Amino acid sequence: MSEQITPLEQNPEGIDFLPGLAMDFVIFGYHQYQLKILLLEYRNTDLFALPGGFVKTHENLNDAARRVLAERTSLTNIYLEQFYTFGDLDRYDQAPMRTIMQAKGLVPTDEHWLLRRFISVGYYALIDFTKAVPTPDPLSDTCTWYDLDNLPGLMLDHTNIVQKALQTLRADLDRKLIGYDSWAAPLLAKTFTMADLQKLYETILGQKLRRSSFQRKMLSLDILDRLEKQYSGGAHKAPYLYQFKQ
Amino acid sequence: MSEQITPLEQNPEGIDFLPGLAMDFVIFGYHQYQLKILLLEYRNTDLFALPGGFVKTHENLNDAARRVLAERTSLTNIYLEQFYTFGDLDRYDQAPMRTIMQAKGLVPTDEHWLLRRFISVGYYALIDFTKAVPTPDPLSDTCTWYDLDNLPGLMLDHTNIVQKALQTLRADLDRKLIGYDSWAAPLLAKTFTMADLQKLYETILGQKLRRSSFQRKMLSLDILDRLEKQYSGGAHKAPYLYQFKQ
DNA sequence: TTATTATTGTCTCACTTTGGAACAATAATA
DNA sequence: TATTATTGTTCCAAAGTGAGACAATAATAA
Repeated sequence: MSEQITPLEQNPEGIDFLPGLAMDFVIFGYHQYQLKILLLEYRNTDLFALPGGFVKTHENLNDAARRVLAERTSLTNIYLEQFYTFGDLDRYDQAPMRTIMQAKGLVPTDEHWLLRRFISVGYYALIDFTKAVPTPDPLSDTCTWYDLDNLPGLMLDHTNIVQKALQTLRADLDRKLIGYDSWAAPLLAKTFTMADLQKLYETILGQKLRRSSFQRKMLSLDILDRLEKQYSGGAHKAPYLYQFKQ
Repeated sequence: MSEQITPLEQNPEGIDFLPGLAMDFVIFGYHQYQLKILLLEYRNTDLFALPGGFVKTHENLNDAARRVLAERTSLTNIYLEQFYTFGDLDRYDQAPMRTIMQAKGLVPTDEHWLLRRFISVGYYALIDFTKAVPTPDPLSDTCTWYDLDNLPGLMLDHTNIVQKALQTLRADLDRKLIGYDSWAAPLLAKTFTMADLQKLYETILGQKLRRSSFQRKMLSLDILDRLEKQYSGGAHKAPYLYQFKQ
Protein backbone atom coordinates (compact mmCIF):
# COMPACT_ATOMS: atom_id res chain seq x y z
CA MET A 1 0.00 0.00 0.00
CA SER A 2 1.89 3.05 -1.17
CA GLU A 3 0.66 6.50 -0.24
CA GLN A 4 3.45 8.22 -2.16
CA ILE A 5 1.21 10.96 -3.46
CA THR A 6 2.28 14.52 -2.90
CA PRO A 7 -0.11 16.03 -0.36
CA LEU A 8 -2.78 18.21 -1.90
CA GLU A 9 -1.45 21.36 -0.28
CA GLN A 10 1.92 20.93 -1.97
CA ASN A 11 0.49 19.80 -5.28
CA PRO A 12 -1.57 22.67 -6.68
CA GLU A 13 -1.03 21.42 -10.21
CA GLY A 14 -1.89 17.77 -9.64
CA ILE A 15 1.42 16.94 -11.27
CA ASP A 16 1.56 13.32 -10.21
CA PHE A 17 -1.72 12.54 -11.93
CA LEU A 18 -3.08 12.28 -15.43
CA PRO A 19 -4.88 15.59 -15.93
CA GLY A 20 -8.64 15.71 -16.33
CA LEU A 21 -9.14 12.05 -15.55
CA ALA A 22 -10.79 10.72 -12.41
CA MET A 23 -12.28 7.48 -11.18
CA ASP A 24 -15.48 7.09 -9.17
CA PHE A 25 -16.20 4.01 -7.10
CA VAL A 26 -19.49 2.44 -6.17
CA ILE A 27 -18.34 0.12 -3.42
CA PHE A 28 -21.15 -2.25 -2.52
CA GLY A 29 -20.83 -3.74 0.94
CA TYR A 30 -22.77 -6.87 1.86
CA HIS A 31 -23.21 -8.56 5.21
CA GLN A 32 -26.04 -10.52 6.76
CA TYR A 33 -28.71 -9.68 4.17
CA GLN A 34 -27.81 -6.00 4.06
CA LEU A 35 -26.47 -4.07 1.09
CA LYS A 36 -24.73 -0.76 1.67
CA ILE A 37 -22.47 1.56 -0.23
CA LEU A 38 -19.51 3.57 0.92
CA LEU A 39 -19.82 7.37 0.88
CA LEU A 40 -17.55 10.22 1.80
CA GLU A 41 -18.85 13.21 3.73
CA TYR A 42 -17.32 16.65 3.85
CA ARG A 43 -17.68 18.33 7.20
CA ASN A 44 -19.58 21.62 7.37
CA THR A 45 -20.74 21.28 3.80
CA ASP A 46 -23.63 18.79 3.82
CA LEU A 47 -22.02 17.28 0.76
CA PHE A 48 -21.82 13.53 0.15
CA ALA A 49 -19.85 11.91 -2.65
CA LEU A 50 -18.67 8.59 -3.99
CA PRO A 51 -15.08 7.73 -3.21
CA GLY A 52 -12.91 8.77 -6.10
CA GLY A 53 -9.32 9.00 -7.16
CA PHE A 54 -6.83 9.89 -9.83
CA VAL A 55 -4.46 7.93 -12.03
CA LYS A 56 -0.73 8.39 -11.63
CA THR A 57 1.28 9.15 -14.70
CA HIS A 58 3.05 5.79 -14.63
CA GLU A 59 0.24 3.56 -13.50
CA ASN A 60 -2.21 1.31 -15.31
CA LEU A 61 -5.78 2.56 -15.07
CA ASN A 62 -7.02 -0.64 -13.46
CA ASP A 63 -4.08 -0.68 -11.05
CA ALA A 64 -4.97 2.85 -10.00
CA ALA A 65 -8.50 1.64 -9.28
CA ARG A 66 -7.19 -1.14 -7.05
CA ARG A 67 -4.85 1.25 -5.29
CA VAL A 68 -7.59 3.75 -4.46
CA LEU A 69 -9.93 0.97 -3.43
CA ALA A 70 -7.29 -0.31 -1.04
CA GLU A 71 -6.75 3.20 0.34
CA ARG A 72 -10.47 3.61 1.11
CA THR A 73 -11.17 0.09 2.42
CA SER A 74 -7.80 -1.43 3.39
CA LEU A 75 -8.75 -4.41 1.24
CA THR A 76 -6.89 -5.97 -1.66
CA ASN A 77 -7.95 -8.75 -4.00
CA ILE A 78 -11.40 -7.33 -4.38
CA TYR A 79 -14.03 -8.15 -6.97
CA LEU A 80 -13.85 -5.02 -9.12
CA GLU A 81 -15.44 -4.18 -12.49
CA GLN A 82 -15.20 -1.13 -14.69
CA PHE A 83 -18.71 -0.30 -15.90
CA TYR A 84 -18.95 3.08 -17.64
CA THR A 85 -17.06 6.30 -18.32
CA PHE A 86 -18.89 9.51 -17.55
CA GLY A 87 -18.05 12.56 -19.60
CA ASP A 88 -20.98 14.95 -19.75
CA LEU A 89 -20.26 18.64 -19.42
CA ASP A 90 -23.02 19.15 -16.89
CA ARG A 91 -21.02 17.13 -14.37
CA TYR A 92 -18.47 19.96 -14.57
CA ASP A 93 -19.70 22.20 -11.75
CA GLN A 94 -17.07 23.95 -9.68
CA ALA A 95 -19.39 25.00 -6.85
CA PRO A 96 -19.31 21.87 -4.67
CA MET A 97 -15.55 21.43 -5.01
CA ARG A 98 -14.97 25.08 -4.07
CA THR A 99 -17.08 24.56 -0.96
CA ILE A 100 -15.16 21.44 -0.07
CA MET A 101 -11.78 23.06 -0.56
CA GLN A 102 -12.70 26.09 1.50
CA ALA A 103 -13.99 23.90 4.31
CA LYS A 104 -10.59 22.22 4.23
CA GLY A 105 -8.69 25.51 4.36
CA LEU A 106 -7.46 25.22 0.78
CA VAL A 107 -7.49 28.18 -1.58
CA PRO A 108 -9.65 27.42 -4.61
CA THR A 109 -7.74 29.51 -7.13
CA ASP A 110 -9.41 29.59 -10.51
CA GLU A 111 -6.55 27.58 -11.93
CA HIS A 112 -6.55 24.84 -9.33
CA TRP A 113 -6.46 21.42 -11.00
CA LEU A 114 -9.29 20.08 -8.84
CA LEU A 115 -11.59 22.72 -10.32
CA ARG A 116 -11.03 21.69 -13.92
CA ARG A 117 -13.27 19.44 -15.93
CA PHE A 118 -12.92 15.71 -15.24
CA ILE A 119 -13.87 12.67 -17.25
CA SER A 120 -14.54 9.89 -14.78
CA VAL A 121 -14.21 6.14 -15.17
CA GLY A 122 -16.79 4.32 -13.06
CA TYR A 123 -15.94 1.13 -11.18
CA TYR A 124 -18.04 -0.99 -8.91
CA ALA A 125 -16.76 -3.32 -6.21
CA LEU A 126 -18.42 -5.87 -3.97
CA ILE A 127 -17.07 -6.64 -0.52
CA ASP A 128 -18.05 -7.71 2.99
CA PHE A 129 -18.52 -4.42 4.78
CA THR A 130 -17.42 -5.86 8.12
CA LYS A 131 -13.99 -6.64 6.69
CA ALA A 132 -13.26 -3.15 5.40
CA VAL A 133 -11.68 -0.30 7.33
CA PRO A 134 -13.32 2.77 5.76
CA THR A 135 -10.80 5.58 5.53
CA PRO A 136 -11.57 9.14 4.39
CA ASP A 137 -9.42 10.69 1.69
CA PRO A 138 -7.46 13.91 2.26
CA LEU A 139 -10.44 16.09 1.38
CA SER A 140 -13.21 14.32 3.25
CA ASP A 141 -13.89 13.88 6.95
CA THR A 142 -15.84 10.66 7.15
CA CYS A 143 -16.09 7.52 5.09
CA THR A 144 -19.18 5.57 6.05
CA TRP A 145 -21.50 2.79 4.91
CA TYR A 146 -25.04 3.84 3.94
CA ASP A 147 -28.02 1.62 3.28
CA LEU A 148 -28.51 1.40 -0.44
CA ASP A 149 -32.21 2.17 -0.22
CA ASN A 150 -31.68 5.13 2.05
CA LEU A 151 -28.90 7.17 0.49
CA PRO A 152 -28.46 10.88 1.16
CA GLY A 153 -28.44 13.25 -1.80
CA LEU A 154 -25.13 13.02 -3.63
CA MET A 155 -22.89 15.55 -5.36
CA LEU A 156 -22.99 16.14 -9.10
CA ASP A 157 -24.09 13.09 -11.08
CA HIS A 158 -23.14 10.59 -8.39
CA THR A 159 -26.70 9.36 -7.85
CA ASN A 160 -26.85 8.53 -11.53
CA ILE A 161 -23.52 6.70 -11.27
CA VAL A 162 -24.86 4.59 -8.41
CA GLN A 163 -27.95 3.68 -10.45
CA LYS A 164 -25.88 2.57 -13.42
CA ALA A 165 -23.54 0.58 -11.20
CA LEU A 166 -26.42 -1.25 -9.54
CA GLN A 167 -27.97 -1.98 -12.90
CA THR A 168 -24.70 -3.43 -14.17
CA LEU A 169 -24.06 -5.45 -11.03
CA ARG A 170 -27.50 -7.05 -11.25
CA ALA A 171 -27.17 -7.81 -14.93
CA ASP A 172 -23.70 -9.29 -14.38
CA LEU A 173 -25.07 -11.47 -11.61
CA ASP A 174 -27.74 -12.89 -13.89
CA ARG A 175 -25.48 -13.97 -16.68
CA LYS A 176 -21.89 -14.21 -15.50
CA LEU A 177 -22.92 -17.04 -13.17
CA ILE A 178 -19.24 -17.82 -13.38
CA GLY A 179 -16.40 -17.28 -10.95
CA TYR A 180 -18.34 -17.59 -7.72
CA ASP A 181 -15.22 -17.92 -5.65
CA SER A 182 -14.08 -14.51 -6.88
CA TRP A 183 -17.17 -12.56 -5.79
CA ALA A 184 -19.53 -14.64 -3.66
CA ALA A 185 -17.01 -16.43 -1.46
CA PRO A 186 -15.66 -13.25 0.19
CA LEU A 187 -19.21 -12.25 1.12
CA LEU A 188 -20.08 -15.43 3.01
CA ALA A 189 -18.56 -17.39 5.88
CA LYS A 190 -16.22 -20.20 4.87
CA THR A 191 -19.21 -22.53 5.16
CA PHE A 192 -22.79 -21.41 4.64
CA THR A 193 -26.29 -22.74 4.20
CA MET A 194 -28.30 -22.66 0.99
CA ALA A 195 -30.52 -20.04 2.64
CA ASP A 196 -27.46 -17.81 3.19
CA LEU A 197 -26.56 -18.03 -0.47
CA GLN A 198 -30.11 -17.35 -1.57
CA LYS A 199 -30.40 -14.31 0.69
CA LEU A 200 -27.19 -12.95 -0.82
CA TYR A 201 -28.74 -13.18 -4.28
CA GLU A 202 -32.04 -11.73 -3.14
CA THR A 203 -30.37 -8.80 -1.42
CA ILE A 204 -28.32 -7.88 -4.45
CA LEU A 205 -31.15 -8.38 -6.94
CA GLY A 206 -33.67 -6.66 -4.68
CA GLN A 207 -36.27 -9.39 -5.18
CA LYS A 208 -37.36 -12.73 -3.79
CA LEU A 209 -36.34 -15.93 -5.53
CA ARG A 210 -38.12 -19.28 -5.44
CA ARG A 211 -36.52 -21.60 -2.94
CA SER A 212 -36.78 -24.89 -4.82
CA SER A 213 -35.68 -23.43 -8.14
CA PHE A 214 -32.74 -21.70 -6.53
CA GLN A 215 -31.58 -24.86 -4.77
CA ARG A 216 -31.99 -26.90 -7.94
CA LYS A 217 -29.99 -24.41 -10.01
CA MET A 218 -27.17 -24.00 -7.51
CA LEU A 219 -26.76 -27.74 -7.03
CA SER A 220 -26.80 -28.32 -10.79
CA LEU A 221 -23.94 -25.85 -11.30
CA ASP A 222 -21.59 -28.24 -9.56
CA ILE A 223 -19.78 -25.50 -7.67
CA LEU A 224 -20.69 -26.51 -4.12
CA ASP A 225 -19.43 -29.18 -1.76
CA ARG A 226 -22.00 -30.38 0.73
CA LEU A 227 -20.61 -30.77 4.25
CA GLU A 228 -22.12 -31.93 7.54
CA LYS A 229 -25.37 -30.52 8.87
CA GLN A 230 -25.59 -27.39 10.92
CA TYR A 231 -27.34 -27.79 14.29
CA SER A 232 -28.31 -24.19 14.58
CA GLY A 233 -30.58 -24.00 17.60
CA GLY A 234 -33.65 -23.23 15.52
CA ALA A 235 -36.85 -25.16 16.07
CA HIS A 236 -36.61 -26.94 12.73
CA LYS A 237 -34.64 -29.39 10.63
CA ALA A 238 -30.91 -28.65 10.48
CA PRO A 239 -29.70 -27.41 7.08
CA TYR A 240 -26.60 -28.72 5.32
CA LEU A 241 -23.52 -26.53 5.22
CA TYR A 242 -21.81 -25.87 1.89
CA GLN A 243 -18.58 -24.43 0.65
CA PHE A 244 -17.39 -23.48 -2.82
CA LYS A 245 -15.45 -26.26 -4.54
CA GLN A 246 -11.66 -26.28 -4.79
CA MET B 1 -20.82 18.65 -39.39
CA SER B 2 -18.32 21.04 -37.87
CA GLU B 3 -14.62 20.58 -38.59
CA GLN B 4 -13.65 23.58 -36.49
CA ILE B 5 -10.58 21.90 -35.11
CA THR B 6 -7.29 23.67 -35.46
CA PRO B 7 -5.24 21.73 -38.01
CA LEU B 8 -2.64 19.45 -36.49
CA GLU B 9 0.24 21.45 -37.87
CA GLN B 10 -0.88 24.59 -36.06
CA ASN B 11 -1.84 22.81 -32.89
CA PRO B 12 1.31 21.30 -31.42
CA GLU B 13 -0.19 21.41 -27.95
CA GLY B 14 -3.54 19.90 -28.75
CA ILE B 15 -5.09 22.90 -27.05
CA ASP B 16 -8.62 22.36 -28.32
CA PHE B 17 -8.80 18.92 -26.75
CA LEU B 18 -8.94 17.36 -23.33
CA PRO B 19 -5.35 16.25 -22.74
CA GLY B 20 -4.50 12.59 -22.48
CA LEU B 21 -7.93 11.39 -23.47
CA ALA B 22 -8.79 9.65 -26.73
CA MET B 23 -11.61 7.60 -28.19
CA ASP B 24 -11.25 4.49 -30.34
CA PHE B 25 -14.04 3.27 -32.58
CA VAL B 26 -14.87 -0.22 -33.71
CA ILE B 27 -17.27 0.56 -36.53
CA PHE B 28 -18.99 -2.62 -37.67
CA GLY B 29 -20.36 -2.45 -41.18
CA TYR B 30 -22.98 -4.92 -42.34
CA HIS B 31 -24.45 -5.53 -45.76
CA GLN B 32 -25.71 -8.62 -47.53
CA TYR B 33 -24.43 -11.18 -45.03
CA GLN B 34 -21.01 -9.57 -44.70
CA LEU B 35 -19.52 -8.00 -41.58
CA LYS B 36 -16.61 -5.59 -41.93
CA ILE B 37 -14.89 -3.01 -39.82
CA LEU B 38 -13.48 0.35 -40.75
CA LEU B 39 -9.71 0.81 -40.53
CA LEU B 40 -7.33 3.66 -41.22
CA GLU B 41 -4.08 3.07 -43.07
CA TYR B 42 -1.02 5.26 -42.93
CA ARG B 43 0.84 5.39 -46.23
CA ASN B 44 4.45 4.22 -46.32
CA THR B 45 4.22 2.84 -42.81
CA ASP B 46 2.37 -0.51 -43.06
CA LEU B 47 0.42 0.65 -40.02
CA PHE B 48 -3.30 0.06 -39.59
CA ALA B 49 -5.39 1.52 -36.80
CA LEU B 50 -8.92 1.94 -35.58
CA PRO B 51 -10.49 5.32 -36.24
CA GLY B 52 -10.01 7.51 -33.22
CA GLY B 53 -10.56 11.00 -31.99
CA PHE B 54 -10.30 13.47 -29.19
CA VAL B 55 -12.78 15.31 -26.99
CA LYS B 56 -13.08 19.05 -27.23
CA THR B 57 -12.84 21.02 -24.02
CA HIS B 58 -16.50 22.10 -24.20
CA GLU B 59 -18.07 18.95 -25.56
CA ASN B 60 -19.85 16.00 -23.94
CA LEU B 61 -17.89 12.77 -24.26
CA ASN B 62 -20.70 10.99 -26.08
CA ASP B 63 -21.25 13.99 -28.37
CA ALA B 64 -17.58 13.87 -29.27
CA ALA B 65 -18.02 10.23 -30.19
CA ARG B 66 -20.93 11.05 -32.51
CA ARG B 67 -18.98 13.91 -34.06
CA VAL B 68 -15.95 11.76 -34.87
CA LEU B 69 -18.16 8.97 -36.13
CA ALA B 70 -19.86 11.41 -38.47
CA GLU B 71 -16.49 12.71 -39.66
CA ARG B 72 -15.29 9.20 -40.56
CA THR B 73 -18.53 7.86 -42.06
CA SER B 74 -20.66 10.90 -42.97
CA LEU B 75 -23.49 9.26 -40.99
CA THR B 76 -25.51 10.61 -38.10
CA ASN B 77 -28.12 8.88 -35.94
CA ILE B 78 -26.03 5.78 -35.64
CA TYR B 79 -26.38 2.92 -33.21
CA LEU B 80 -23.44 3.62 -30.89
CA GLU B 81 -22.41 2.08 -27.57
CA GLN B 82 -19.56 2.82 -25.21
CA PHE B 83 -18.07 -0.50 -24.11
CA TYR B 84 -14.79 -0.11 -22.21
CA THR B 85 -12.06 2.35 -21.30
CA PHE B 86 -8.52 1.25 -22.00
CA GLY B 87 -5.77 2.59 -19.78
CA ASP B 88 -2.85 0.19 -19.61
CA LEU B 89 0.63 1.64 -19.73
CA ASP B 90 1.79 -0.83 -22.34
CA ARG B 91 -0.48 0.84 -24.86
CA TYR B 92 1.76 3.89 -24.45
CA ASP B 93 4.30 3.27 -27.19
CA GLN B 94 5.56 6.30 -29.08
CA ALA B 95 7.17 4.37 -31.94
CA PRO B 96 4.17 3.92 -34.26
CA MET B 97 2.97 7.51 -33.81
CA ARG B 98 6.46 8.84 -34.52
CA THR B 99 6.52 6.84 -37.74
CA ILE B 100 3.10 8.13 -38.71
CA MET B 101 3.98 11.75 -38.00
CA GLN B 102 7.23 11.54 -39.93
CA ALA B 103 5.46 9.98 -42.92
CA LYS B 104 3.11 12.98 -42.78
CA GLY B 105 5.96 15.51 -42.65
CA LEU B 106 5.29 16.46 -39.05
CA VAL B 107 8.10 16.89 -36.55
CA PRO B 108 7.65 14.49 -33.64
CA THR B 109 9.21 16.63 -30.95
CA ASP B 110 9.50 14.86 -27.62
CA GLU B 111 6.89 17.18 -26.20
CA HIS B 112 4.31 16.77 -28.96
CA TRP B 113 0.88 16.07 -27.45
CA LEU B 114 0.22 13.16 -29.77
CA LEU B 115 3.21 11.37 -28.25
CA ARG B 116 1.97 11.53 -24.70
CA ARG B 117 0.13 8.82 -22.90
CA PHE B 118 -3.58 8.43 -23.75
CA ILE B 119 -6.44 6.81 -21.93
CA SER B 120 -8.92 5.71 -24.57
CA VAL B 121 -12.67 5.25 -24.34
CA GLY B 122 -13.83 2.46 -26.63
CA TYR B 123 -17.07 2.73 -28.63
CA TYR B 124 -18.63 0.37 -31.09
CA ALA B 125 -21.07 1.27 -33.84
CA LEU B 126 -23.14 -0.76 -36.27
CA ILE B 127 -24.04 0.58 -39.70
CA ASP B 128 -24.76 -0.42 -43.29
CA PHE B 129 -21.36 -0.12 -44.95
CA THR B 130 -22.88 0.83 -48.30
CA LYS B 131 -24.39 3.94 -46.76
CA ALA B 132 -21.18 5.32 -45.28
CA VAL B 133 -18.63 7.52 -47.00
CA PRO B 134 -15.35 6.46 -45.35
CA THR B 135 -13.13 9.48 -44.89
CA PRO B 136 -9.51 9.39 -43.63
CA ASP B 137 -8.54 11.67 -40.77
CA PRO B 138 -5.75 14.28 -41.07
CA LEU B 139 -3.04 11.75 -40.22
CA SER B 140 -4.16 8.79 -42.31
CA ASP B 141 -4.32 8.21 -46.03
CA THR B 142 -7.06 5.68 -46.47
CA CYS B 143 -10.15 4.69 -44.57
CA THR B 144 -11.40 1.33 -45.74
CA TRP B 145 -13.68 -1.56 -44.85
CA TYR B 146 -11.97 -4.85 -43.99
CA ASP B 147 -13.55 -8.26 -43.56
CA LEU B 148 -13.81 -8.96 -39.88
CA ASP B 149 -12.30 -12.42 -40.23
CA ASN B 150 -9.42 -11.17 -42.31
CA LEU B 151 -8.04 -8.13 -40.54
CA PRO B 152 -4.50 -6.90 -41.02
CA GLY B 153 -2.29 -6.56 -37.94
CA LEU B 154 -3.26 -3.47 -35.99
CA MET B 155 -1.32 -0.85 -34.05
CA LEU B 156 -0.85 -1.02 -30.30
CA ASP B 157 -3.69 -2.81 -28.50
CA HIS B 158 -6.24 -2.25 -31.26
CA THR B 159 -6.68 -5.95 -32.01
CA ASN B 160 -7.60 -6.43 -28.40
CA ILE B 161 -10.07 -3.55 -28.59
CA VAL B 162 -11.75 -5.15 -31.60
CA GLN B 163 -12.07 -8.44 -29.75
CA LYS B 164 -13.68 -6.81 -26.75
CA ALA B 165 -16.05 -4.81 -28.95
CA LEU B 166 -17.17 -7.93 -30.83
CA GLN B 167 -17.69 -9.76 -27.57
CA THR B 168 -19.83 -6.92 -26.23
CA LEU B 169 -21.83 -6.56 -29.45
CA ARG B 170 -22.65 -10.27 -29.46
CA ALA B 171 -23.63 -10.29 -25.79
CA ASP B 172 -25.77 -7.18 -26.28
CA LEU B 173 -27.51 -8.84 -29.22
CA ASP B 174 -28.44 -11.85 -27.09
CA ARG B 175 -30.08 -9.99 -24.28
CA LYS B 176 -31.03 -6.47 -25.35
CA LEU B 177 -33.50 -7.94 -27.81
CA ILE B 178 -35.02 -4.53 -27.47
CA GLY B 179 -34.99 -1.53 -29.74
CA TYR B 180 -34.75 -3.33 -33.05
CA ASP B 181 -35.64 -0.26 -34.99
CA SER B 182 -32.58 1.49 -33.59
CA TRP B 183 -30.01 -1.03 -34.71
CA ALA B 184 -31.47 -3.67 -37.01
CA ALA B 185 -33.67 -1.48 -39.18
CA PRO B 186 -30.80 0.59 -40.63
CA LEU B 187 -29.05 -2.61 -41.69
CA LEU B 188 -31.90 -4.03 -43.74
CA ALA B 189 -34.05 -2.81 -46.60
CA LYS B 190 -37.34 -1.19 -45.61
CA THR B 191 -38.96 -4.59 -46.15
CA PHE B 192 -37.11 -7.85 -45.73
CA THR B 193 -37.67 -11.57 -45.51
CA MET B 194 -37.27 -13.71 -42.41
CA ALA B 195 -34.19 -15.21 -44.07
CA ASP B 196 -32.66 -11.74 -44.36
CA LEU B 197 -33.18 -11.10 -40.67
CA GLN B 198 -31.80 -14.49 -39.71
CA LYS B 199 -28.70 -13.99 -41.85
CA LEU B 200 -28.11 -10.66 -40.13
CA TYR B 201 -28.12 -12.39 -36.76
CA GLU B 202 -25.96 -15.24 -37.98
CA THR B 203 -23.40 -12.91 -39.48
CA ILE B 204 -23.04 -10.88 -36.31
CA LEU B 205 -23.02 -13.87 -33.99
CA GLY B 206 -20.72 -15.86 -36.25
CA GLN B 207 -22.84 -18.99 -36.02
CA LYS B 208 -25.81 -20.71 -37.64
CA LEU B 209 -29.21 -20.49 -35.98
CA ARG B 210 -32.09 -22.93 -36.29
CA ARG B 211 -34.58 -21.74 -38.85
CA SER B 212 -37.79 -22.83 -37.15
CA SER B 213 -36.73 -21.61 -33.71
CA PHE B 214 -35.62 -18.28 -35.10
CA GLN B 215 -38.91 -17.73 -36.92
CA ARG B 216 -40.91 -18.77 -33.87
CA LYS B 217 -38.99 -16.38 -31.60
CA MET B 218 -39.12 -13.40 -33.94
CA LEU B 219 -42.84 -13.75 -34.56
CA SER B 220 -43.51 -14.13 -30.84
CA LEU B 221 -41.73 -10.84 -30.09
CA ASP B 222 -44.51 -8.96 -31.83
CA ILE B 223 -42.16 -6.50 -33.50
CA LEU B 224 -42.83 -7.40 -37.13
CA ASP B 225 -45.62 -6.61 -39.55
CA ARG B 226 -46.16 -9.24 -42.22
CA LEU B 227 -46.72 -7.77 -45.68
CA GLU B 228 -47.43 -9.31 -49.07
CA LYS B 229 -45.31 -12.08 -50.52
CA GLN B 230 -42.14 -11.48 -52.43
CA TYR B 231 -42.00 -13.07 -55.90
CA SER B 232 -38.27 -13.18 -56.04
CA GLY B 233 -37.44 -15.15 -59.16
CA GLY B 234 -36.10 -18.10 -57.20
CA ALA B 235 -37.27 -21.62 -58.01
CA HIS B 236 -39.19 -21.99 -54.79
CA LYS B 237 -42.08 -20.75 -52.69
CA ALA B 238 -42.20 -16.97 -52.30
CA PRO B 239 -41.40 -15.75 -48.79
CA TYR B 240 -43.38 -13.10 -46.95
CA LEU B 241 -41.94 -9.64 -46.58
CA TYR B 242 -41.77 -8.00 -43.16
CA GLN B 243 -41.10 -4.62 -41.69
CA PHE B 244 -40.55 -3.44 -38.13
CA LYS B 245 -43.72 -2.25 -36.44
CA GLN B 246 -44.57 1.40 -36.02
C1' DT C 1 -48.05 -29.60 -69.78
C1' DT C 2 -45.80 -31.97 -66.26
C1' DA C 3 -42.05 -33.23 -63.27
C1' DT C 4 -38.30 -31.36 -60.61
C1' DT C 5 -36.08 -28.41 -57.35
C1' DA C 6 -35.27 -25.24 -53.63
C1' DT C 7 -37.15 -22.74 -50.12
C1' DT C 8 -40.80 -21.44 -47.09
C1' DG C 9 -44.33 -21.58 -43.24
C1' DT C 10 -45.95 -24.46 -40.00
C1' DC C 11 -46.36 -28.44 -37.15
C1' DT C 12 -44.90 -32.24 -34.31
C1' DC C 13 -42.48 -34.50 -30.81
C1' DA C 14 -39.06 -35.21 -27.51
C1' DC C 15 -36.43 -32.92 -24.23
C1' DT C 16 -35.23 -29.38 -20.95
C1' DT C 17 -36.22 -25.64 -17.90
C1' DT C 18 -39.11 -23.20 -14.66
C1' DG C 19 -42.89 -21.88 -11.42
C1' DG C 20 -45.38 -23.33 -7.75
C1' DA C 21 -47.00 -26.34 -4.64
C1' DA C 22 -46.73 -30.52 -1.83
C1' DC C 23 -44.61 -33.65 1.35
C1' DA C 24 -41.98 -36.09 4.58
C1' DA C 25 -37.97 -35.30 7.65
C1' DT C 26 -36.30 -33.21 11.63
C1' DA C 27 -34.36 -30.09 15.40
C1' DA C 28 -35.87 -27.39 18.95
C1' DT C 29 -39.65 -25.92 22.00
C1' DA C 30 -44.08 -26.15 24.50
C1' DT D 1 -45.50 -36.22 23.17
C1' DA D 2 -47.44 -32.65 20.30
C1' DT D 3 -46.24 -28.46 17.95
C1' DT D 4 -43.65 -25.46 15.03
C1' DA D 5 -40.55 -23.75 11.53
C1' DT D 6 -37.51 -24.87 8.15
C1' DT D 7 -35.26 -28.02 5.11
C1' DG D 8 -34.36 -31.32 1.13
C1' DT D 9 -36.72 -33.35 -2.31
C1' DT D 10 -40.34 -34.58 -5.42
C1' DC D 11 -44.10 -33.82 -8.40
C1' DC D 12 -46.66 -31.81 -12.06
C1' DA D 13 -48.12 -28.37 -15.20
C1' DA D 14 -46.54 -24.65 -18.14
C1' DA D 15 -43.28 -22.73 -21.07
C1' DG D 16 -39.33 -22.90 -24.02
C1' DT D 17 -35.98 -25.22 -27.32
C1' DG D 18 -33.69 -28.49 -30.70
C1' DA D 19 -34.37 -31.17 -34.52
C1' DG D 20 -36.79 -32.89 -37.92
C1' DA D 21 -41.00 -33.63 -40.97
C1' DC D 22 -44.24 -32.09 -44.26
C1' DA D 23 -47.16 -29.81 -47.39
C1' DA D 24 -47.23 -25.52 -50.19
C1' DT D 25 -45.42 -23.18 -53.93
C1' DA D 26 -42.55 -20.30 -57.40
C1' DA D 27 -39.52 -21.01 -60.94
C1' DT D 28 -37.12 -24.11 -64.08
C1' DA D 29 -36.28 -28.29 -66.81
C1' DA D 30 -38.08 -31.99 -69.47
